[in-house]
Amino acid sequence: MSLRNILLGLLRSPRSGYDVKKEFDGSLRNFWKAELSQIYPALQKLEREGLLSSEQQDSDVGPKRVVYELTDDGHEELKQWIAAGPVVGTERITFLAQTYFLAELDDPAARIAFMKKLRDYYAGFLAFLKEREQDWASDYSDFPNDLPDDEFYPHLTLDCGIHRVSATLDWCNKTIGRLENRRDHEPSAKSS
Amino acid sequence: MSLRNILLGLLRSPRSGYDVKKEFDGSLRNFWKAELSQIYPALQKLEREGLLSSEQQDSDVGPKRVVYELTDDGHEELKQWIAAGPVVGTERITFLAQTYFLAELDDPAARIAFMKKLRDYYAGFLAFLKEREQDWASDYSDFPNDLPDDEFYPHLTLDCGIHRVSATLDWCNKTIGRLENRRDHEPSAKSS
DNA sequence: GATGACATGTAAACTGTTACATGATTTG
DNA sequence: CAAATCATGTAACAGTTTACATGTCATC
Repeated sequence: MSLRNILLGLLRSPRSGYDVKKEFDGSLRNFWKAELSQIYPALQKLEREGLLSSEQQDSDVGPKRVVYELTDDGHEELKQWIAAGPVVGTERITFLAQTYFLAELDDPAARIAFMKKLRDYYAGFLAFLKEREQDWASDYSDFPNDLPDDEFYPHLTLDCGIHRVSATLDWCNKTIGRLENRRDHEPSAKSS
Repeated sequence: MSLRNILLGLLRSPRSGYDVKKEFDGSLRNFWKAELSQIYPALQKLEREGLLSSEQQDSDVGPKRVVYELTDDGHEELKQWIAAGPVVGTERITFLAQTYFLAELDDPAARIAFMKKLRDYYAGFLAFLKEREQDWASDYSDFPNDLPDDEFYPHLTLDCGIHRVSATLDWCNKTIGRLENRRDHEPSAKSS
């Protein structure tokens, strides 16, 4: 139900499916991903339902584009989705499911290696998010307070990403320490 | 692909579908959810594939139960899933998608109310996680280091939840402050 | 003329949600 | 005997992934 609403939000200004995909890979990457093969049919369906309208356009740099834009009905549905309040409790964190069963790796070194891979991933992701924020900030004197609405709210999501990813990274480092400690001081604490 | 592996992990010791559901609502609630209508067919499929075996058992407190348990093949698949390294980059955070488009609520008070609802949810969730941790800790003298493997790794996931939820809550509070500031000092910073 | 970015799609398989259907056993 | 909990499932629909298919245009 949410991809649908995200598409409506992005199409407040006219965009093609291909453009939308670039936004998923850029600013939305922090909290949602979608493939072109999911985006194109979803756009068609929203148009059939009257929430989007489309128009063929020539491109300067490539083949013809199908450009969609939000209708009034679409705008109404978008507003209602947000007005209904925050949707929470639907998160799936696969690496935590793996961590839950980490005892399955019976070599302590393998468990530590698992957690270090995770740390490296999140360290890279945090660097990516912080760099985006610095580039953004450089255009303003009282960032983020002087951002216009159409950048202020997207920036909030980047800021949340930085908070959450930092916290996850802290946990990875703390956990690596605990795993090393466990390897060194309690060589066989199995119970199953 | 992950529900499948989580079921294998839980079924290292024998459980019914109903038991499994209770674990999703308890210890796994922090990172995964699943409905009975998804669990039962998934268990049947895993049995057909030879990764689980099942047995009918009488219950002390209700009707007959179908109790599943991991086979050697199932155990192998579980191990490989974890050995392949952490699965990351698949998270979907719906409330951030809504936040991205929060300007759609055109009353500043409604935007603040949205964020306060989110804060209240996360405050409650954090309390729930911390309470679970305290109950857990009370059984040990050097918690969490003296936990046996079958509790140590699950505890790591609870700890990660606490880190991430705390960070999210901090962001909510910071954001509420920013929204109030924006309401008071920049009454019409619209750009679209 | 090969490569890569631009651009749009379909098909099949898989995963997940909501609603429905059934019935046993325990507790008040 | 009513309600709650235990217990297992199916059906219809919605959402997602992976693989396949097609073709344009610009740059090297």
